[in-house]
Amino acid sequence: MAASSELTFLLRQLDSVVELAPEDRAAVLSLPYRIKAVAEKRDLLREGSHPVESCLVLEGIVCRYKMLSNGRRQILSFHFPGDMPDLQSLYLRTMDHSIAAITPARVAFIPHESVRTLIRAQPSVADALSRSTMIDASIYREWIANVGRRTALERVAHVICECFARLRAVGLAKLRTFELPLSQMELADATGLSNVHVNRTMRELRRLGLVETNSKVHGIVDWELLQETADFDPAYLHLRRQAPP
Amino acid sequence: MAASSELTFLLRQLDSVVELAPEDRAAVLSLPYRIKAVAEKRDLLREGSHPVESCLVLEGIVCRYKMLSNGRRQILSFHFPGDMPDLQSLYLRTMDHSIAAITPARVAFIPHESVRTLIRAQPSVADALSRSTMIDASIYREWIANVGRRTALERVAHVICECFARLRAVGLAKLRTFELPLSQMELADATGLSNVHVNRTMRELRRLGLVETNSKVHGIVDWELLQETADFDPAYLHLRRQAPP
DNA sequence: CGACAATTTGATCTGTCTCAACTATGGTGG
DNA sequence: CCACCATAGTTGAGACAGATCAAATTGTCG
Repeated sequence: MAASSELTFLLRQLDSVVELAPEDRAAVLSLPYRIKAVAEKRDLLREGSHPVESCLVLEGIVCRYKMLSNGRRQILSFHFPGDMPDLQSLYLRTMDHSIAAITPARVAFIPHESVRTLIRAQPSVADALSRSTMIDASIYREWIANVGRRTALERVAHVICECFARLRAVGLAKLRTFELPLSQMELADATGLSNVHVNRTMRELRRLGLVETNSKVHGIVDWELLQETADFDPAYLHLRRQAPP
Repeated sequence: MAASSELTFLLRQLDSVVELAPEDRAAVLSLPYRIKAVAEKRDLLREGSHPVESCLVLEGIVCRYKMLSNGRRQILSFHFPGDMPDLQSLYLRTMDHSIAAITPARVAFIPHESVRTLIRAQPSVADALSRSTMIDASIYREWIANVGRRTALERVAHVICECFARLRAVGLAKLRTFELPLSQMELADATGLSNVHVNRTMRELRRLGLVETNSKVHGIVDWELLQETADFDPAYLHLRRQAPP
């Protein structure tokens, strides 16, 4: 394992959330971890399990999801490099949902004990992680509203807006084009729609001249109008710097 | 203001989440606070504001909600006596949603600074609050799945199951009957349905012999069957003691 | 008792789902 | 390098869960 430069991803994420002092950064970088490569569609963590490590996404896209009794799936959130999608496992013993890699991914696992020690030693890192957790919760709230009260067009557009804004905030999206390798099935599970209807909705978004998308890569054609049709207001992301196009 | 016996509500809630030592309990009870009575349907906290206190529900039912651009409302969560519905404001400066009283309510406001001091002094109280926050997030996840992938009957039944289980966990529900003064409009805004359809769904739940409900009071007739039709598994509530009827 | 809000019921409409087929697309092994 | 296969995307037709609109009924509280 090389120098923990891998964890700079985490720093980049925390940076988009709070200002860190040099000694805090050093403390974060000295966390022990092990790296795991995860294949597409493979579970990282399964509902019902009792993790003893927290994971940090280094590469790829990861999602949380739940399976319901009727065999349906609901995606609960997307996670990009720098995100720690299971900070909760520090406090809740058993996973109430699963985490899976959407694309091939690389993930760092950090022992809970090390995170706990870090939190005790560096209050501002603790604050950053707490803030990060609170932002997660804020995103959940927005998703409840998205899935509960918005039309198909708004829902899909909203998810695209959110991903774009979040990726830009950590420097992973270009000005107007960004790679977002989500299949229509995944978009459907995230928005509570059927894959067929997502297909038609994407078609409509293209027809309206809001996005250009050839399967893997999404291009934002008209960011202003896209936000408007999505009813998207980035305030709920609580970013330190906004992401104007 | 009498001895801070008001805050015992908070203790009861934390107790359902984690074990507290006597000195922790004492520290919680010595928090300063001010009491406010809130009328039915009045906002406690408005989206866009910058609170400097956290609030604790003492009496009544409180909800978080968002208004969308199309004038629709989505309720994001319900809160009962003992809940602190805005711990996040400790870390996120501006409210991304509003909080309102559903019934007439009494609420204690505790200065952020006092909570921060308490958190620094009593690590296990900090843990309890973190755990509480994580449980909130878990409930959000369940709601995303509820609204995204369940039928009207399942959604409404699920909300009833959750309220019952949570109220029982803090000793506010009897064995099979509990008071849950939610209007059908509110149930609709929580489930992403129309009020008319909620009405028909409640009717169906009664017809199926699952609940008895005369507006304000809901009685659980067949808890097992209700859970089953709701696809309800209380695991996501992460309670220390489960609530069998 | 009167008035306003919440619930109930009916009739109709529509957004989204389901089912089913067909067409890219990309990866694999011969 | 191509044939093949699996997976994802596309399109059409029909069905249905739930929305909308409108009116009647039942609380509920001053």
